[in-house]
Amino acid sequence: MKKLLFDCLKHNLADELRRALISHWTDLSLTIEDLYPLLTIPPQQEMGHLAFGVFPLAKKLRSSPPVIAQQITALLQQRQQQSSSQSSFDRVQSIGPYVNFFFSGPFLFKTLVEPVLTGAGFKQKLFESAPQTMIEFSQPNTHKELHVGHMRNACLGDSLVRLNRYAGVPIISTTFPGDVGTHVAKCLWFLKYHNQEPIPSVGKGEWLGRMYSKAHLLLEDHEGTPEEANDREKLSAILKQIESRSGEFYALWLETRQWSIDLMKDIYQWCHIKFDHWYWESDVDSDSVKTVKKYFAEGKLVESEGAIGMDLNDENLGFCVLLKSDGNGLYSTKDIELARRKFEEHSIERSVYVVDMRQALHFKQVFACLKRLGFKQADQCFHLQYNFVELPDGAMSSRKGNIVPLIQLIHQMESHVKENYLDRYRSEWTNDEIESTASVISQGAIKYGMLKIDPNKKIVFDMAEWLKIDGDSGPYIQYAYARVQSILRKFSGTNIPLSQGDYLKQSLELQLMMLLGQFNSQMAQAVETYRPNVVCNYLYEVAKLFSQFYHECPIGRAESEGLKQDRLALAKATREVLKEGLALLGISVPERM
RNA sequence: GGCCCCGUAACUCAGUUGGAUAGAGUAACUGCCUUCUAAGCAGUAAGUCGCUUGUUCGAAUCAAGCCGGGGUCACCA
Repeated sequence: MKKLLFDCLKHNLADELRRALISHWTDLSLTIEDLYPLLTIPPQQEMGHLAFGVFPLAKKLRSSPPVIAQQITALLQQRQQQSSSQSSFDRVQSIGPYVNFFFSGPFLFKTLVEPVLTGAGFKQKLFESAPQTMIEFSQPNTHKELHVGHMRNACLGDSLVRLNRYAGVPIISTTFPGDVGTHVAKCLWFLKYHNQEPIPSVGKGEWLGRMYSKAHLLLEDHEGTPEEANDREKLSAILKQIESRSGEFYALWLETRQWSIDLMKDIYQWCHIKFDHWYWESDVDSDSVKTVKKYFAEGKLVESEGAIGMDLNDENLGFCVLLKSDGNGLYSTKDIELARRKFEEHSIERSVYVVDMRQALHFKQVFACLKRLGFKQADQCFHLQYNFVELPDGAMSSRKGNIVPLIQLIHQMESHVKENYLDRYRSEWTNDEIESTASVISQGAIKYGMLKIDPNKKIVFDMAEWLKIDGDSGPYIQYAYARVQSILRKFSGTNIPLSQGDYLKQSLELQLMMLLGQFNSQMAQAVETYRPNVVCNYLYEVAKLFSQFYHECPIGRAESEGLKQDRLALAKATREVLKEGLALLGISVPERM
């Protein structure tokens, strides 16, 4: 997907620069596309609002960068004085190899803040072409525990869906829960033959997950004992019943599967995650074997050591088994069939999978198979591999008994928020507002925590650390939003005269405008690199700068009514950016906190 | 052993199409609530960007090779 040159400030300046340059160096061929990426933001605002690094140009002109920078600066100053047409910048100066531009408050306001206030800036197309895309994320197993690790996947996927949609990419979101397989059989086996506990009336899904963990441990304990053969026989009988859709275990499967699904749906509802389409492993399972058999019959697959699959050794991907020697399929088998359905039933051109990094080879193999099977969409398949969520004492495991259930994190976060921050409002707020605010802030803390780390990096989950919601956190950004709301409630009672930014002159004010103007380019970068943490960093910067502005640029006590209105408008624009940006992370905002 | 990911302040991380003096947050210390919400702001202190070589005007960023940590390598998912 090719990015558009949507940054209006840069685009206009690049054009102005181009015209100036070719008027002086007449044999120079330059396009806006050449110059646009050379416009960057200086490390310090005192240097300028935008900088043009002249290195490539100096090379073309066979001169030293500082000399060229000086020449260009002089040229621009000259044109600024002579030309009847107004230049966009206020002032230009060269520092070393850079030509630095300063803009006026009203100009920045008009170009960067107004589009935010009217909402037009949020409706821009960010990419030239946008293929029909499916994003698959959240593939939890039924009958197992839903833990904090699943949250990372869900947050990443949901945010990518939102970001792509924002950028104008048509998206179908989908999930693929694993509702069949040996883990299910293990769980049902334990339930039937070993469980002593009564089935709880609420929280069945969580309870079922714990049963699975117990099953797993008991089976491990049986390994190498006479029980082992017996267990295996029973497990296989259970699997057979589920597969043939008959018998007591099929009935038990149906019942228990629903408990897990109810839990999943509760969690998705809590975090406002919706899927356009649900694929079930149980639905794809049997067809996947048929499909692969058909491919084999067509001569597209080969046999090796009794198994059927595709030889990918020439791509250094080994042999991808699609049918075991016993005739059963595997994970890859299902993914081939699933991909076929996505392509054919939803006209998918680009397919994204949010799955942890352990599956890297698996997806390379699947994509290679799809390509060789003739699916041209295979080139547009992408596996977003993210790293694990671990605990301070290492990976989560049933053996260690250190799994942090998602529900527990949610409950602890909500109680923590209420006890430490919201209880003080009990006398002023309704109970409903306390509860909903606690939920919104907890979501902010949890989702931001999951998203702010680069997907490639491990997250070490430490409950005590996560409950500290100050500094670089979701609630910090939500707090900035709530403060704007508070200001607006207080000061925007009367009808606001149309602000034009005439009074905005302070460094912080100009800096804030520049930062707000970067919204779309930041979002585009996040989409392009599949990294919602770009959004987190950006929003944190905005919130931080706003907090400084809040302390140093008073609104209620502004020196003039004009300044007050301009600052109100700036605060309002900040609010819009924070709200829109948080929404793209799947985080909502509280009216007060 | 092959392939993939990671290595930046005491800790957790930004910094990614090579650009100006490497930035935040935590923790520590010091200030700021009769003034728009202190879940905040200001300040102090903290660095061999894992190591080495290379590419170039310029490298935390790119390339190669090492070191350290994690993952993965056909009938598990």
